[in-house]
Amino acid sequence: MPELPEVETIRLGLERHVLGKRVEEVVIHSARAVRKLADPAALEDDFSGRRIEEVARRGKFLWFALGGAPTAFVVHLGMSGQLLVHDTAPRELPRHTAVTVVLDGGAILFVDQRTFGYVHSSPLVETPDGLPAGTGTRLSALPALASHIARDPLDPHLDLDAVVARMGRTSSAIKRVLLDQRYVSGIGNIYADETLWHARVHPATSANQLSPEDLGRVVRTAAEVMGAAVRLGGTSFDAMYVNAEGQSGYFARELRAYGRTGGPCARCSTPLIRQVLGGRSTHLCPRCQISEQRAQWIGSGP
DNA sequence: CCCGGATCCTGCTGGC
DNA sequence: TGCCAGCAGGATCCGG
Repeated sequence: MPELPEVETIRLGLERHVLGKRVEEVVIHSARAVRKLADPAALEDDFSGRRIEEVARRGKFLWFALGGAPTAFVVHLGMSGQLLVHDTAPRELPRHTAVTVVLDGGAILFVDQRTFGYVHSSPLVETPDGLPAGTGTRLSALPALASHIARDPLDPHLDLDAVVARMGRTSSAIKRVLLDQRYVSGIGNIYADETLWHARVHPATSANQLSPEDLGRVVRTAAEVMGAAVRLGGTSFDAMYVNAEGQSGYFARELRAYGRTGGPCARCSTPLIRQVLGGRSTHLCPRCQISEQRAQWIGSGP
């Protein structure tokens, strides 16, 4: 479920509530949630007794840096993960609660219905560029678990030219490239469709058919769309996505493509269509978002 | 290299 | 009312 704007909204909420608090205990309710750990007891060993100094994020990865800890406490929310903050110890756990982090005053609950999410204790590795690793951290240290993903469009240290150059070397469909966290991270199915609608690019266009200018525009559009979504608290369709305080976001009403099959394009009123691309539902305007080849063909017509 | 498909899960919706 | 297929915001692996 959660893409960059939702994870960032959650991160902001956590920052407000848990910075400086001390971890007293990590309770694992679901073995599956710690499947990445060879030894689940590491969570307790690595973090209990330590204070939360940073709540950081890159793309859809979120992590806590704790004073003196050898590793970072990493959370990936998968399709349905939630992080809920309680300022007092919860007396009853929500269904699908997988992990509880008990704090000195309150708790953080990791709740995950579809169980694709996980928590981990991951060593911090230096970023290749020596710059801060993501949003919410001053450290140039990234959890090893997240070191394979690129910076995200809202990261001030994103090297746009380098990203564009890499994208221009693949013939994969631009939507697939946007979803590939190794080029640029944080974009999921909703924001990929929204970005391409705003940028007027057909999702199936090969990335190497787009000019560097177009690719740059696509990435900047992704940043604009996701920035606007963060300001509205993310996209909530139902209770599956809520922020750390249990509240919904309001970006769903701003969606122009995602989930609007058959509805009128906000630019040209043409009914939007749905296609499957890269195994994912893809929503687009068949008139505004023409493929590059077709654009050239039309442009060269009589 | 590139693509499509399957896979890991649970739960909801819509059609019959 | 019940059942079942299909679908869901992620990520990864495999075969062709």
